[in-house]
Amino acid sequence: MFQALADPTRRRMVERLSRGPASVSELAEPFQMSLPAVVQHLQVLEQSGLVTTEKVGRVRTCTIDTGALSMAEKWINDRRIGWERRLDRLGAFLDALPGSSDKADK
Amino acid sequence: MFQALADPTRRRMVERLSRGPASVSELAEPFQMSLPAVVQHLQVLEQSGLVTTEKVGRVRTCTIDTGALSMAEKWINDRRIGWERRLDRLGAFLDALPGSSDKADK
DNA sequence: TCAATAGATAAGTTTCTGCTTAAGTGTTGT
DNA sequence: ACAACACTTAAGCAGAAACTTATCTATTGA
Repeated sequence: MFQALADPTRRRMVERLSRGPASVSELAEPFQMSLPAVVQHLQVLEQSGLVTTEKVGRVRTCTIDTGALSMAEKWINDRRIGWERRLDRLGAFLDALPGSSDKADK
Repeated sequence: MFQALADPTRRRMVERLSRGPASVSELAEPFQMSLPAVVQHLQVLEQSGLVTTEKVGRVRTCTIDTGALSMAEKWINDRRIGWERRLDRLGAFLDALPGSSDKADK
């Protein structure tokens, strides 16, 4: 999933899709690369769960799956919060120390 | 930055560091790979801004930089919110349609 | 001073990525 | 029916990534 977001091209695709669904060729249009290349990126996004696609007739329509986005967001948030809680505990611990006796911080 | 988080080994390192700073060998300990490999991962994390290191004496201590984490979190959040706002607008639009005349939904 | 420690640097290997071109397959408008 | 369209599939290739081993350089404690 982070793997899928690692590539700049795929990130631009996600940005595009966050503004609304698109067909494969619409997705490909802003890029200079060949269509198969775009489709390969699309497959990565699909396997990662970030994007859902549905083919009707001869056109495949791509849609963002925000659930997958939320997961990545949560992972990052958990690490960040974990760290910040640690800092808080550390601060509290230092405050409780009798060492350098200032009653509060300045 | 997403590039840096793309690798599972590096993600585990970030998890470890979210629970507190560590030296290079402490970081390397849970892994089976060679130390140079770990150092290489560490360099990637450092260049991405996710991790800060400082060497004192002969031991290098590694710390998470939550600022970088926040940036990634924001990027994801922006896409997700963008998409959800779109859905809201769409819903409002459909509600305003005179087409199938039910006054509210249900 | 000297040996163990903690890590840095270099070079080489293998595997994975991101792309390309070339040649299909199923749809659709005329 | 048939040509244009919207992708698919397959094969191949160059460069990047993720390791490895081997060698080197500073600290540090005895």
